[in-house]
Amino acid sequence: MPIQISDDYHHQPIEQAAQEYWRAKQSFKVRAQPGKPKFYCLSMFPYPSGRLHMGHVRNYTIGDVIARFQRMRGKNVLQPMGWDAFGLPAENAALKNQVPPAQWTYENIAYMRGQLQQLGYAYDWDREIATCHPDYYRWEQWFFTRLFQKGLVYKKEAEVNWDPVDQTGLANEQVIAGRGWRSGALVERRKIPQWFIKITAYAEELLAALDQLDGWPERVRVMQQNWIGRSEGLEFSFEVAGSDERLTVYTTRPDTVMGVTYCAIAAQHPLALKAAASNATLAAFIKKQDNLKVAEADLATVEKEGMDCGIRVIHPLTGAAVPVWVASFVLMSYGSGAVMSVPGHDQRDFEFAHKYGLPIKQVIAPADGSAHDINAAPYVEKGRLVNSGAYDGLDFDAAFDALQTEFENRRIGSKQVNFRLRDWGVSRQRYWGAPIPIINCPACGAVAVPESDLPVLLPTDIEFDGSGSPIKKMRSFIDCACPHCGGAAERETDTFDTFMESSWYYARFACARHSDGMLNKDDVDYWLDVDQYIGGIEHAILHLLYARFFHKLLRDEGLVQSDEPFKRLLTQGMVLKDGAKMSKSLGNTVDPESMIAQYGADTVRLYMMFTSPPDQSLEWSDSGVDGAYRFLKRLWKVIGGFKATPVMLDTAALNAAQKELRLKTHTTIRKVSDDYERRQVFNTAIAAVMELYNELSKFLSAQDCQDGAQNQAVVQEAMQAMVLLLGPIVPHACHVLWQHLGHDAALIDAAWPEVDESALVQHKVNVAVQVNGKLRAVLELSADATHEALQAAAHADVTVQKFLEGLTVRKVIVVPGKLVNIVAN
RNA sequence: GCCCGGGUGGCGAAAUUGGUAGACGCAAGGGACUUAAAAUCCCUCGGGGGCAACCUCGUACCGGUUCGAUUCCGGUCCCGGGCACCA
Repeated sequence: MPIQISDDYHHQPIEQAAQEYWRAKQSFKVRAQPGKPKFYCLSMFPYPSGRLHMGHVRNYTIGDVIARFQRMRGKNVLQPMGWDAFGLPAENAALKNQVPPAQWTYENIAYMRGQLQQLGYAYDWDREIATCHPDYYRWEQWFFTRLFQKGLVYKKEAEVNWDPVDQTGLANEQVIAGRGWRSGALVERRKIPQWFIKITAYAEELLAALDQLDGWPERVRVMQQNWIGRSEGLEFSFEVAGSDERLTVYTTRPDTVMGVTYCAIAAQHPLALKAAASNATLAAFIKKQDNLKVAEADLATVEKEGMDCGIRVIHPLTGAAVPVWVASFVLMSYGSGAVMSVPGHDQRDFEFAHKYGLPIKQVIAPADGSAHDINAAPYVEKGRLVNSGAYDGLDFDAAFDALQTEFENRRIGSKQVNFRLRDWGVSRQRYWGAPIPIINCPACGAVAVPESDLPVLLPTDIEFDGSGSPIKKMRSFIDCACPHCGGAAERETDTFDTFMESSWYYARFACARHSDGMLNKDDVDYWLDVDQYIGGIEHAILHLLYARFFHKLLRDEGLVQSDEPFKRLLTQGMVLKDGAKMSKSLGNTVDPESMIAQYGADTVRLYMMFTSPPDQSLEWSDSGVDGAYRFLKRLWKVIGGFKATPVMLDTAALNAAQKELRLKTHTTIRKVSDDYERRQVFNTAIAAVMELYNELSKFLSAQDCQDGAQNQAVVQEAMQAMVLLLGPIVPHACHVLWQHLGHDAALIDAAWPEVDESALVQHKVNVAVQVNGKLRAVLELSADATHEALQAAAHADVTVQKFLEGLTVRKVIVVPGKLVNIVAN
C-alpha cells in the first residue's frame, strides 16, 4: 500500500507501511553466508517483567541504530532478541496474582514482543529465545555436567540469608532492615551446601585479557580489573600458643610483619568458634555478627567492633605472644578469614587499635628520612624498615625477599598470588530457575544426570505458597534412581543462578533452533564474536565477567574458537525523570506505549537518541519529545513537497551558494559517519543533520529550487543525504521518503553515502587572534596562509593593536588555519 | 566503607588531539499570519556594564602545570552505578 505524500506528517500509516514491507520481505531474517562480512549486533536481552520501560527503549534503539547502520555499510547483520526469563519477579507475581510463574512469564513475553515490534526494530524474530524453555536450559544443564566431569564445579558449604520462618534462603533485596520481607522474621546467616564453578581457575586469564579488549570502555575494564583484584604477597602462619594448630594469614605488606601487635579473625573462623564454646560473652558477640545480611556493602559500613577471644599466637620473628581478636570487618569468605594487624601502617588497623587500646609500633619510616608521628596517624606508604632488628634499613622489595626466604626456610610460609575474585556460587533455593542436573546418592554421592536423561524438566504444575520452592516438597520430582548404582537417590532441588542463562545466550542466537547440541559449529564460527554489545552500565562487572568466563569454558569444550565473546561494548546510561531513575516506586515512569501511540515510534526513537549521548544518563522531558516530533514534521514537509527528477550533478557548473550547500552536505556526511562508526554518539549526528536541514531551508527560501538543473541537483543531494543519514534512527519515515525521492530499492538496502572530498575544499577559514590567551579578533583568511601572513594579519588588526599598546611582544604562537596567540607584557 | 563514573546557560546538551565556551534542541520573551486560538514562520535569549562598538566575569569548589585548561595534575564537596542471591 503506497503512502500518499501529503503536506502533513501522520506517523501511523507511515510506520504501518514500513513495518508491513519489512515483514512481507522478511527483511531482517539472516543466515550465515561464508565469505560475506558479517556484523553481529546484540543488545542485552530483557527480563520479561510485563511491559517495556524507557530503559529498554533506549537500549534497543541504540542497538537498532548500529545494526541498521552496519547493514547500509554492506554487512550481513544479525540482530536477535530473546528473554532472560527465569528469576525472582515471576515468583513474586505468582504470589501476588495467583498465576503460575510460567504462565505469567509467557504472557509477558507475548505482550512485550508486540511492543518491540511496534518500535520497528530490525530483529530476526526466527531466532527468538526464552531461557525458561527446556530447549534452552537443557544445554545449560548438559554443559554443567561436562564441567562436573572436568572437575570445574564443586560443592561446598556457603552462607545464605536464611529466613527461619519460611525456611528458605533469601535474596539480598528480600532482606529489609535485617528481616525477611514476607515473614518479618530476623534473618540469620546460615551455611548450606551449594554448587560453585571455579571461575578463580580463570582469574589470571580474565585479568590479562582485559588489556586486549580495546573496544570496551576503559572504566568497565578498570572495574573488572579491580574486581578480580590480583595481588602478590606472603602467606604464612602463626603458631597458636598452647596448641598444635596454626593461624594462617596473607599480607601484601610483609615488610610490616615486625609491626604486628595483634591478629584479627572473622566471627565464623574455626578458632573463634572454638574459643566461644567456653566463653559466653564471646559467643554472644559472634551471634550478634550473624544478624547481618550476606552483602559486602552492609558488612563494610557496619561499626568496626571486636573482642579479644583469649587465644594467643606466637610472632614468628620476635617470639612475642600476640592477641587474637574476633573482628566484624574480617570476612570469612576472603582468604583464610584471618589477618595480621599492623596499626602503625594500616588505617583500619590503626583505628581499631585506638578504639581498643592495642599497642601501635612503628616499623617503617619515610625513605627520605623525614619524621613521622606514628601516634597521630599510621604511615601507610612504603619506606625503610626501622625497629625491625636484622631487617632494619631494608626497603619494601628487600624486606619482602628476606621475609619470604625466612618463612620458606622455616616452612611456615611462601609467596602467594591472591585474587579478590571468589568462585561463582550458582545454587539458588528457588523454584523459577533451571534445575541443577545432579542426583545425590547415599552410596555414590553427587552424580551428574546422564546426557540421555536431560533435560531435567522444571515441573510447571505446581502450587505456589511462597514458603520456599514447591519442588523442594515434591516427592515425584525428588525421588529417583542413582544413575551409577541404581539405588534410591534424591534429585537436587536447587536451581541455577539466572546469570547462568545470560552467560551464553549470545552464542545460542547463532543457532537458536539447533536441536542436536548446545551450539552448531558452522553457525557459531560464522557469527561469533559479537561485534557490538549494548547494555546498561549496571552490568559492568557481574554479567559481563560471567559471560567472559563462560566463553572461555565454551572454548575449552571446543564449542567456540575465540577467547572473548564481545569485541565492542557500549554501556548506556539510565533514563531519569525529575533527576531520579524512572521506577514504579517513585511513580515517575513514562509509558513507552502511550508515547508511541501519540507520536509514533520514529519520534520516540529520535528523541531518545537526540537528547543525550548513549553512555550518559538521559533526562526525560515531554516538551523535548514535541521538539523531535516537530523536526520530523518539517523534514516530511520539505522533502515530501519536493519533486525528484533525474539530473546530473556538474560540479564545474556550480555557483557560490550551490557550492556552500554541497560543502554542508558533505561535511555532514563526514561528521555523521564518524559519529555512528567511531564515536557512537548519536545526539551530535542528529544535530548535524538538523544543521544541514536549516541550511537547506535557507537555500530553498533564497532561491527558486526549480531554477536550473544544478539547483535541483544539489538540493536533491542534500535531501538524499538527510534521509540516508537519519535512516537508522528514524527508519519508517525515511523508508517512505526514500521511495518518494525516486528509489526503487528499499532504504535498508541502500548504500551509506560517501564523502566527496572535493566538495570539502575551502579557500577561506576563520582564524582566532588572541593577546595573552584572550580572544581579541576573528579574521577570515586564506586557508593556506603562511605563518608570516597569519602573524602579519593578526598584528594589522585594530583591536589587537589596541591591546598591544605599551606592551613588548615576547612570543607569537601560530596554529595554522586556526589561531594566533600574541604573548606580550 | 571500597571500586568506577559524572558535575558547563532557565533545561537537555556541544566543544573529537590542550587552541574562538554554549553548536543543535527545549523552555521563555517579542513579532508576523489569523475575527480569535492552535499550527506555522521570523527575531532575541549565560551574568554584569555600555546608546553602541565593545569591555568584563563565567564550565561544582580550592590550588597547580601551560603562551593558552571545560579538557592535564593534586585536593575538597555533591550526585549516580556496582559490591558477588534484583536483573
